[in-house]
Amino acid sequence: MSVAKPSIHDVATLADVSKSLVSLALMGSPRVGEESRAKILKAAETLGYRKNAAARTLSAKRSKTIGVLVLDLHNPVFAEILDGVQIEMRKNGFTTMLVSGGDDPVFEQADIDTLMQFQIEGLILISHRLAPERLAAIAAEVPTVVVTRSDIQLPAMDTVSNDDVAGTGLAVDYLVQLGHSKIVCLSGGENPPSKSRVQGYLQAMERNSLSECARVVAGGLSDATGYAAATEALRMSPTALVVANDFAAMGAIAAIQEAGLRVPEDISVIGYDGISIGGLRNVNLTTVSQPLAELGTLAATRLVERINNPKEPGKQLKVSAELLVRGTTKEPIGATGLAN
Amino acid sequence: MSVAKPSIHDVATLADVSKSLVSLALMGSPRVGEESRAKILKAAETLGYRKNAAARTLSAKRSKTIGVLVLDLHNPVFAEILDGVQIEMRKNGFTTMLVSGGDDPVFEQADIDTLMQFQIEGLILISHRLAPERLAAIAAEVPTVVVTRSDIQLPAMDTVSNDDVAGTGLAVDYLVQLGHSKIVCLSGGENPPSKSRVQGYLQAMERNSLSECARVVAGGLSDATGYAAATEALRMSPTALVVANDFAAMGAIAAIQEAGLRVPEDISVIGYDGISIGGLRNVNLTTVSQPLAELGTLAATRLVERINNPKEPGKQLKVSAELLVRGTTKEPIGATGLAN
DNA sequence: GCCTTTCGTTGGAACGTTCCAACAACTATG
DNA sequence: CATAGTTGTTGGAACGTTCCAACGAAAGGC
Repeated sequence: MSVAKPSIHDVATLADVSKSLVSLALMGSPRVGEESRAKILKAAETLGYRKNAAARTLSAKRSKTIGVLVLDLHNPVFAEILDGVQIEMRKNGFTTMLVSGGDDPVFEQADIDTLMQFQIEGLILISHRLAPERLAAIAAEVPTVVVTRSDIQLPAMDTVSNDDVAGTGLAVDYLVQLGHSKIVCLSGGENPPSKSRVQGYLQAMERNSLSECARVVAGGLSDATGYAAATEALRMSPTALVVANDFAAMGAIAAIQEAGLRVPEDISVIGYDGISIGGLRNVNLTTVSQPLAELGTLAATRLVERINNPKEPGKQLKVSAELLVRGTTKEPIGATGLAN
Repeated sequence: MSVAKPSIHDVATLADVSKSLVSLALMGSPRVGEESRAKILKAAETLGYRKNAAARTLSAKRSKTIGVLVLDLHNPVFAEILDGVQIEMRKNGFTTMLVSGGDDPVFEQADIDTLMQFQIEGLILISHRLAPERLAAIAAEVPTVVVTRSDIQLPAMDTVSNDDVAGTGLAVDYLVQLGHSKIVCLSGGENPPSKSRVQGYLQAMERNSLSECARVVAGGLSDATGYAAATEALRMSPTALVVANDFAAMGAIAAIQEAGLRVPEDISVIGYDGISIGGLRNVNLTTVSQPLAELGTLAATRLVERINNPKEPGKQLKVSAELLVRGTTKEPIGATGLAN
C-alpha cells in the first residue's frame, strides 16, 4: 500500500530518458533503441510500474475495451458462450468488461450505461430484455452484436444465433426415423427463441406428413415448467417429447417417471441447448446441442470487424446445431424396425 | 455514431454556466442553485451527455470500481456468490468489474493485472489458484477479500468462507442419527476446502465414536471423479456416502445405480454446496447448503470497510452451512445392526 | 453603514497517458 | 561536400474530468 503508484514519469527519471520514450517503449514501438528499451523495461520492472488504463483511454481516445451484458449468469448456456467471447477478445487485444443485469430490463439499462461510461468500443448482448427502441438507441451509439436472439434486426446491429428452426427439425426427424409419430412439443413460452423452436417442430412434422399428430403444450424454460407441461402432455399419450430446453426436459423426465413410465423405454425425450449437466451420468439427456463457444467467438470476431469498420451494414449470422444422441431416446414400443 | 460525444464543456455552454458548476451539479453537490441545477440537468439530457469514467478516475484519483475474479464461471456456486457481491456493491456506489481467469493461474494473474490497470479500489477473489507469494503481493497493493478459501491468511487480507468442518459434521451427525454407521467419505482432492471437509468428516466420526468405521476415498469435484470414487467405495459396502460436493455426489449416485443399488433405500448420499440443480426433481439431492449469496454480500461489505479503512488488520469471517434434507437420504436397511 | 459570513459560481491546475511536430546525430546520395 | 533521408529522442499539447482557491453578491452582526 503506502507509496503512491509510480507513473510513467518516475520510470522516465529512473531510466534517464523522456516520458515520451517510455510511452513509446511500453507500447512496443520499433523506433526505440535497443539500449534505451532495455533500460526502460528494467526501470519499469524495479518500480513495479503498471499502466494507468484511465489515462490511456482518455489520451488515446480508445479504451481497447468492450462490454458484455449477459442475461443471467446462472444459466450455463451463457457461461459457455462467454468463454468463446473472452478467448477471441483477448486474442484481439481487447479487455472484456462483464456485467450481468440479472434478468431485469431496468438493471440491464443501468449496466449498459455504466459500460458506456467506461468508453467501451463495442457491446455484446448475450440475450437481453431490452425494448426494441432502447436497443436501437444503444446500437446507434456503439457497435453492437446480439447473441442468441435474432428477432429484432437493425441496420446498425449484428445478430449471431443458432438456427432454432433447423435444430428442432433435427430432433423431430430423428424421432420419426426411430419410428415415432406421436411426438408432442413442450414450448418454452413467449420468448423469441422458444417460438422459433415451436415453429421448427411444426415445420418438421409437416415435412414428415405428421401434421395431424402435431401437438404443442405451453411450457417454459425451467425444470418446474417442464414438469408441469409434461404432466399435461402425458394425457395425449405421446411416445416422444420435444422440449424447449434442457432444464425443462429434465423436469419433463421427472414427470414421466413419477407417472410410472420409463424414459426412454416408454417415452423418448429430447432437450435443447446441450448444457454440460445434460451429460452427467444420471441425466444423460439426448439434446440438440448448440455450438455455444462458437457462438461466442463468432460474435466477438464480428464485433471486432464492426469496430474497425463501423459503417458496414448489420448482418444476421446463423450457426447450426447438431443432434447429440444420448440415453433418453429409443424406438417406440412395438415399432422396432418400422423405420426405413 | 459519428458525432463526437458531448463533454461536460458542451453541457456548460448549452446551459450557459461554467464547466465547474456542471461538474458540481452532476455530482449532486448541495451548493448548486436550484435554477442552475435544473438548467444543467436539462442540457445534459438533451445532449445525451454521459460521464467519462476514464476522466473521472484520472482526475478524482478514485475509480469507484472494484474487481472480482471468479475461478470459473461455469460453476453455479460462484454465480450465486457473485449475486450477493453485485447487489451489495451497487448499494455502495461501486461498479464491479468481473473477470474469469478460467481456472488457470497464468490467466488469473493476467486478469488481475488488467483490473489493476483500471485502478480498482478493491479486489474480491471468488476462489483462486494463486501462489501465496503472488497473493501477498496483490494484497499489499490493493484491499483484497478472498471468498471460499481461508487456508492462506495474511495480515492485509480478509477471508470469507463457509465453515467446511462444521458443515460436513452436520451431514455425518444426521446420518448417524438416522442409524448409519458405515459412512464413507469421498474426498474432493487436494484443494483447501476439500481437505477441510474431509477433516470435518473425520472429526464427526470420532465425535460419534465411529472412528474405526471411518473411510476416506480419494475423489474430485466433478461428476466423473465422483463416479469413480463411488465405484471404489462400493467395495466397502457402505450404507451412506458423504461426498465433497454436489456434482461429485451426482456422479456417485449414477455409480450406485449402475451397480444395481438404489438411492436412498440401499445407500444414502449427501452432497455439499447446495447448487440449484441439486433441487431439480430428478436429482433431489440431500446436501449441505452454503449460504452463497450471504457469502457474497459479506465479502462485499467487508471490502468496502477495508477500502474506507485500509490499515485495519485482516479478518477471517465464517458463515455456517445448513443441512438441506431432500430425497437421497434414508434410514439404513435393518436400522442399527449393520455396523461391524 | 462597515465588516464578516454565507451562497453560488468561476477559471485554472492537476491527473497520467498518447500523439504530434520537431529535433540532433548519423548515414547514404549525387 | 552539401543535401536528403533515417534513427532515436524530446517537450508540449491534448483528452475530460475533479479539485482548489478565489470571486462577487447578498445577508447578517454590531
